[in-house]
Amino acid sequence: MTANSYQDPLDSAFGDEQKVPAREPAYLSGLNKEQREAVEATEGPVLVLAGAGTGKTRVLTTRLAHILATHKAWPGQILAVTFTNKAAREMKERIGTLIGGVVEGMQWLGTFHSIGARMLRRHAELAGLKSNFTIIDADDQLRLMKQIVEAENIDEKRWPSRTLAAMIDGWKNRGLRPEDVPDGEAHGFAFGKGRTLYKLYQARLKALNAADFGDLLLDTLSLLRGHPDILADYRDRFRYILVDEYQDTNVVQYLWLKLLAGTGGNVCVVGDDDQSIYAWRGAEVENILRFERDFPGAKVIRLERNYRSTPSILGAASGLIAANKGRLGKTLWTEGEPGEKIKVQGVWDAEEEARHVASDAEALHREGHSFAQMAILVRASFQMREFEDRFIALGLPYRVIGGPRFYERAEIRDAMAYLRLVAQGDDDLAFERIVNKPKRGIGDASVQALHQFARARQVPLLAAAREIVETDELPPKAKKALAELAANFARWGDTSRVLPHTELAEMILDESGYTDMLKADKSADAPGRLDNLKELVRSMEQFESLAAFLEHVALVMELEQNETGDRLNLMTMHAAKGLEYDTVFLPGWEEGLFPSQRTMDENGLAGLEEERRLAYVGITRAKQRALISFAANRRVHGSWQSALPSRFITELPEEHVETTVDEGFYGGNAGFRDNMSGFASSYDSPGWKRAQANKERGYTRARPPLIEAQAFTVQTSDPSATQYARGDRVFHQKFGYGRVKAVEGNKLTVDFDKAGEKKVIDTFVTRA
DNA sequence: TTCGGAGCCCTTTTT
DNA sequence: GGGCTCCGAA
Repeated sequence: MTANSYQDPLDSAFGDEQKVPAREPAYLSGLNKEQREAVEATEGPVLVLAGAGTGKTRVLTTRLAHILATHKAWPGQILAVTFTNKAAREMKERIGTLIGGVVEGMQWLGTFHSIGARMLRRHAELAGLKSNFTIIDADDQLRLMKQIVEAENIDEKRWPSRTLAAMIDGWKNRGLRPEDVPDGEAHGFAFGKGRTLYKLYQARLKALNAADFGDLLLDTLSLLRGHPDILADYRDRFRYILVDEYQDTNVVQYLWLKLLAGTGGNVCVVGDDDQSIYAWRGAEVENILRFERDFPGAKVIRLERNYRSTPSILGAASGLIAANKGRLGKTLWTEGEPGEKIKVQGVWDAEEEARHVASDAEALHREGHSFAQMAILVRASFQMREFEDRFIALGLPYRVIGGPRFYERAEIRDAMAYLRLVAQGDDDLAFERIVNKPKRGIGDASVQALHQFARARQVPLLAAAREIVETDELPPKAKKALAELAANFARWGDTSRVLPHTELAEMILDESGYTDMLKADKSADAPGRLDNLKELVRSMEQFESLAAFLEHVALVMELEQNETGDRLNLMTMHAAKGLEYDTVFLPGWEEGLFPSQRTMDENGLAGLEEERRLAYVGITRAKQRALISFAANRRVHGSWQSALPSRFITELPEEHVETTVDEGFYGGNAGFRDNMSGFASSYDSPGWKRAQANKERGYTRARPPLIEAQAFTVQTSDPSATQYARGDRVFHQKFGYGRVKAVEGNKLTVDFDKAGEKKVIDTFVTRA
């Protein structure tokens, strides 16, 4: 099919070969020895261990181009899997650039999930679904789970559906169907009901003609396992298999891949064990560690030459990651001048931190650096808020990458639910979502009655609505509203066959009363919501049909952003993987936040090591400079907490780090900081600090931190002894008076009279 | 049925 | 600080 219509763009793209005496295609030039080896080793299993910044993406795309250029396979015969849509998109674009023009027919290039969805749709009936099944997201998944938990009379308080959802996800990630779950685990939820609930959930999904993200992989795996003919067909089709970010594959993905590759397949996986940061999502670093055993005779190629970062940055990152055990071990190297040291800075609180990042960014910008080449990488998305506030206040252009997803906004999900229901009358989850939105007087009681009615007749809710309004089961008001809604959907369904989907969407939003509801809404964000809906309609334009649009949204969840222009980038470290910037800001390096307390509590040492890998990923995004900061105070769950600098800071090799103290600290004079590490002690005396505190007295701001006049330094190694001793009375600006309970370097454990026991840095207290 | 207020629990990271 | 649920009143 594809092969027939495929017009070989490569002949023209690589046609220049004749002019060059050496018969070497242009795309190979500029590759180093190892990279080239990875490109040319097309046959048999290959493992490419690609350290950060070693040209991994280039190797991957060149390899694909090479396979195409040498006519080893048609585009449709290559399976190329990535983790993110972003990576898939980028790969497509880069291959296009390499071979000139757009790549047509690479229909098996995509994320695990999108490829899984494609396979599943082809053979849906074998998995108990119809080919037009709905892909539900985490939100729908949770609501479904809640219904089941409720129906089973389980105490939601004690056994939250979130937990159940997480467990089921985990099982699916490990390739376990309900019957495969080990008894011990299956009984672990709600007094042994784990397996039953999992079964019930799957049954509900099938009844709804729906699949969740996990099913896209697990159902596909079961499909291939249960139907050797189908498997043989795919094996035959995929002449070459390529997997990016192999260290992030989970068990299902691994099994799926092994099945498709067979033992002697041409499978090439690329990854870096040091960048494995998705164990929490079921990823198994083990997969990459045992590749050679899984595919005997595999060729292993290491890419160790870093082309991205300065020696200082690379040195700092390497020093940090060396603290992890159980690595395959690589020695990255780079050439050139050492470059700027990594700057580490302590600030008072998150607001202060944002102020600094913004002013540093502006200063760099004045020196001629573009904002687009700067990124702020945070551990958790809630940290973004302070930065956004600051950037907005300053009018600094920025963009959030990966942030709160467009399609996850309530108004968008509502609109999508209407559209889903038009496309698929049996989408009960969508129906429930919008049945009373906008308010139509169809309350819980009516919906419950409708549910029973539907269940008794074994029909979807929308169909049941049409029938129930012919009876007297509902109060008149609800009956009338429901009748109107059902009539609307019938009409929209008819219209959808003749009207372009964008116009249909506008019509639905109008006639359902949804836009009117928002127009009548006086709250501050209502206008924004209306804009979002307009944006939604606009985004539909690029799709051929409503179905194509719905599929895209379900799998991609992101709105194609074309916010061009010179903007600062703001994202989580997870979202930053694979990206690079001249300047990288790494705020929030505090114990508890990064490394995350929760990860450490839940996964102990393994969790800590994953956090450390994340730190490694963060630092190695930087090409020229990295600025790490930590705040002494941060608001957690609404209350203020003091924090200690992250242990990762002390793990950075001293020779690559420059610790700075902020002048702005002492009097609000923003600007560049002096390197204080040599003479910080002159600012250390309690008397000096008290003097500063007095100077600041009377200065207030909207919320705590009480004062700004605090100075402290951070020891990047071996904190020197503090001037405080056990038993000393001390005063802390936020916690008040207390007595020192323990001393560890410059960190004090203080039993505060009012605030209780806290750990603080000595420079944050004064003698009382 | 809807709305408002009080209390509760939390929140990492993503396809 | 906020989002959610539960509860009582209109």
